[in-house]
Amino acid sequence: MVEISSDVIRGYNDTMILYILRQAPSYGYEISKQIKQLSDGKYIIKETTLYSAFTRMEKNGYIESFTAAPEADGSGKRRTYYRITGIGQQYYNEKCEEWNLTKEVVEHFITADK
Amino acid sequence: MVEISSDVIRGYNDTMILYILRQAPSYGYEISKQIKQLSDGKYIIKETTLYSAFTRMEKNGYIESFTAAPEADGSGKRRTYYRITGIGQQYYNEKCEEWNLTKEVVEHFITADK
DNA sequence: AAAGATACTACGACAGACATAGTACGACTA
DNA sequence: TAGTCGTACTATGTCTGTCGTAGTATCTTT
Repeated sequence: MVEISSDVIRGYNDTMILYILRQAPSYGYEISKQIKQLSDGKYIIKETTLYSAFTRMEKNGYIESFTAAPEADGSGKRRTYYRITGIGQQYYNEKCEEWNLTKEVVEHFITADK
Repeated sequence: MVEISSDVIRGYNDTMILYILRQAPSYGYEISKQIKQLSDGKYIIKETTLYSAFTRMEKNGYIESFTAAPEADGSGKRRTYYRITGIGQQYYNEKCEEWNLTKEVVEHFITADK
């Protein structure tokens, strides 16, 4: 069974997370479920990868965190939510460009036939 | 200026090298020139990356080395050539499949528009 | 003779992914 | 009400491929 290359993913986990945060602020568990869903179950991000990405990206100014209760009435345990910043948006755009270039290059070395 | 993601390339340098060795045995310097050429000058593999890939892949049984003189008459300094093995061929095929899957997944998170 | 291209080797640093483990709370279930 | 499951994290350390830096040595061209 073929698996996702974690070497390719390396560096694109951030991009995936930002893609989701572009739509709305979210938090760890939900983001991981969305990544799974958007990839048709083909990619499941590891918890440690996810949370270390949060730390890194917040330090880099790509995202901002805030805590909030899950329900509108303020009930339930407060979670850490993240929202994308302007710098994060810009970084996301650059990563998309980078991806397109990288893909183009790599594909010169990939044969379709078996 | 957008640059190739060395995080994506991580793990696909081997694939690129194997792609070239599938055609004919070759050696470091020539392979690096071919990678540059095949990628339209967009990707230049670092020397250390290249040579450490050789070591790793030989250890994994993907390639075999032999030394030979550059000229048919035996003149010139002997170089280390590499040829792809059956296992290496198989590994290459798997990497191609993996690439296609990974690409598919990543592209769900990439937006074409700016 | 000097410079530049070729053909490497050695060593160490770095960073992202990941394994492992543990904490804590809420909801549902027996 | 005790136990289990799902949720929501944090901490710590290991691994691996890439890459920076540096050095050696031969060959070719000017």
